[in-house]
Amino acid sequence: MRAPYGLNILDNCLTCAVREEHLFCNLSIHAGQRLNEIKSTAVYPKGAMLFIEGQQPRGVFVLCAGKAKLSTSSREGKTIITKLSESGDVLGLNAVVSNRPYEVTAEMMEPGQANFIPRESLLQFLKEHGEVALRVAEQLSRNYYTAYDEIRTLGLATSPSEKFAKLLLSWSTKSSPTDEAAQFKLTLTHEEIAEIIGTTRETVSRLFSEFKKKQLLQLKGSTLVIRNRHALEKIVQS
Amino acid sequence: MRAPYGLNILDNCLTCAVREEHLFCNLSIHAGQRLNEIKSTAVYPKGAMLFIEGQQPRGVFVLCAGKAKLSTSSREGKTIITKLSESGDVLGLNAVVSNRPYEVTAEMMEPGQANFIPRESLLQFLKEHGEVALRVAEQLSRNYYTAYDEIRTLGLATSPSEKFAKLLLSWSTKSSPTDEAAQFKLTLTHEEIAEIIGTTRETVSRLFSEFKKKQLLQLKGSTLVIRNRHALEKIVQS
DNA sequence: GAGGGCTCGTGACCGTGATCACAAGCAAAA
DNA sequence: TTTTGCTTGTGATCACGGTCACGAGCCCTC
Repeated sequence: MRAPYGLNILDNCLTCAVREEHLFCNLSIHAGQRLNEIKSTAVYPKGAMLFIEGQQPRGVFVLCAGKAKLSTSSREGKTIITKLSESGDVLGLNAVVSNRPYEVTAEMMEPGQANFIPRESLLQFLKEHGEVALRVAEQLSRNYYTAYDEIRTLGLATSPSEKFAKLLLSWSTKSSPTDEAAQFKLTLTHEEIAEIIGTTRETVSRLFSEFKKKQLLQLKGSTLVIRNRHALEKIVQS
Repeated sequence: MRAPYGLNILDNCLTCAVREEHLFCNLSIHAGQRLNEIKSTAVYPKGAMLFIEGQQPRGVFVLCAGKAKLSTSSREGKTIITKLSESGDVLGLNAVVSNRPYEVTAEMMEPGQANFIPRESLLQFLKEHGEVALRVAEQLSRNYYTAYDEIRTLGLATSPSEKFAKLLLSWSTKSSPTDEAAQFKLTLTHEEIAEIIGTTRETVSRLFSEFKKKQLLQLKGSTLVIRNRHALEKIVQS
């Protein structure tokens, strides 16, 4: 089965092939079937907006393939990226549960696929399946912790270098949790990194230069190699 | 009935005398009774810590009387206040639901009273009463929105004056939603205000001077009068 | 009334990171 | 090939806000 944008359609990406700790995994058979009935699947090109900040919540999106970035902007055009979402993540849950406008914009960073569950159907489903409602509460709680971490980073970290080091470390632990010298593909532009740590593109460029010179990291094409994790951790220290 | 700290003990502050939209209001009779069985009430002096950032979650606190401030600190001692809680608020819910350490410190800003519900009892209660679990999800979602707003403030607002204006407006709309010239008691020190908007005490002092000079606000004793709400809104513009 | 412990106001200084500007690198399109 | 557009590197400038310092005001206790 071939979809647009050169992407294979995944047959049923609610079956949790990737990880098992996700929201709609390991449900009772009945609940799982019901969920399958109310979901619909679609494929998105790079740059597609799943939803936009301020829109009324239509429903949630369960990301099956591809990455998405969640961002929010001020009127003057300044943008911050609050989260990079990956396969398995549930997007728009907060807006749907509380019936408030989407608080972020979700944009596909590469071609991908997502299941859509309309708001009304989901709420009805949650009422029928109280055990899933508690799981939703747990998920919302996790979202909250992520947001809280963001607050700590933005509010407590003083210098851009501190935030940059923190970001690098979070990437390195994700790619290789144990390894001292982690390496991973760098898919973001300096501009995007700047929007994550709340600074300007130029500062990010300078940070790369500085960290290279200090032997903290190395760039091989688009692969970033952490050369001195310990020193990065010392920069963070919060 | 007289309690320590010159405070009258409220007989049952779960009965939602103040507002009705709170978490544990308008429950079924059965659920309400059950909740009464598992809660316990205590009185706290000014400065008392309900819980401290990093502690394992013992349970939630439902604030009945008095105000509390929620804050988080970095190792180097920098502190940010993330929320001012009032009567009716439920504190520690995220930590309890997700079984992670308390993410904030909750300190009483004035003498007060709170109901405590132990973690295990609450979770058991939520399992037995699925309809309340959904309400909890809604509450967590609200918490998330509050956190998100904080992120927007910290990440998007550029200058301290912008954040200060935003804070003043949030206070004025709370005290008198419609009025053009709102006024309210200012109970915080400059230091605390600085911790809310993420700047220094000196800057807050200077902001007060500046805003007074620009006729944006006025101080009558500890009462703050908004003199030009429109101008404040123009400063914010995000 | 004197003392101590807070808040608060304000001046002087200075470092950092935002801003502007421009050139170079690189990839896809024409 | 040239063109176009996006990304990256780096220098020069400069305003803003953090830091330090000090004194004044205020409240409570002794």
